[in-house]
Amino acid sequence: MTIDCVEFCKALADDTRQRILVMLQEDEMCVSDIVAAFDMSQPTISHHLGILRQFNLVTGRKEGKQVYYSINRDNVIECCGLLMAKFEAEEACSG
Amino acid sequence: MTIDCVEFCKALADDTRQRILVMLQEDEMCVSDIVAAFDMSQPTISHHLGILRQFNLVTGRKEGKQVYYSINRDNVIECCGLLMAKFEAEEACSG
DNA sequence: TAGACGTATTGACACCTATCTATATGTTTA
DNA sequence: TAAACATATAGATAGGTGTCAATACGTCTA
Repeated sequence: MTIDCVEFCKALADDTRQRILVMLQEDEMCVSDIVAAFDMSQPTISHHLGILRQFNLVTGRKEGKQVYYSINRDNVIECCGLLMAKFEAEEACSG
Repeated sequence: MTIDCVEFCKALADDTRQRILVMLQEDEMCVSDIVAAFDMSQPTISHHLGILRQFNLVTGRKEGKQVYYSINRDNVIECCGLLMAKFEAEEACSG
């Protein structure tokens, strides 16, 4: 269920998306709260949330009119681990 | 000397660049050898090497006409660690 | 049920980026 | 020194991406 290392980096290759993920570490947030934390339009935030959702880095939970997003930390961390493993593999072998 | 997490992800947000880094884990390579391993023009490879160099993920060593590139694995791994730390911080705090 | 509200989608646009060809730069060699 | 070679740079171009305004969609409420 983890994504490819290149796709993962593309998903994180944007300051807004990384900031959203960091914010979601505190607690889940609905879209309007996230929008309020940025100087950006609501569609732009939805766009970034869509990308994070697409790569399974966040999950949206619908509650009435609002959608609450939370970080899929396990997957994020697993992807980070895959990335690190990709580049420390040689060291592990030769060391 | 490590770069920002967003910049790091941007540097790795390309399949060609990740493949170059993986190749360099085996051993240092000169540009023409890297070019030979891809179905891409020499300027394109030089472009990607320039980006990796710019973010200190590789180092070029000039030897006669050739330039031998090697991966700065310590920095790559350190950046991976920073990225992981950025998203597992909460977990570490909350137990 | 009509309107208000929260979010997602669409369409447009500017900017970035990966790629190429052509060429410049630097180095070796004949 | 001239030619060959290895690499980097410049310029052009197509496709990708972040952004916005407008709008559609779904949900609550008066």
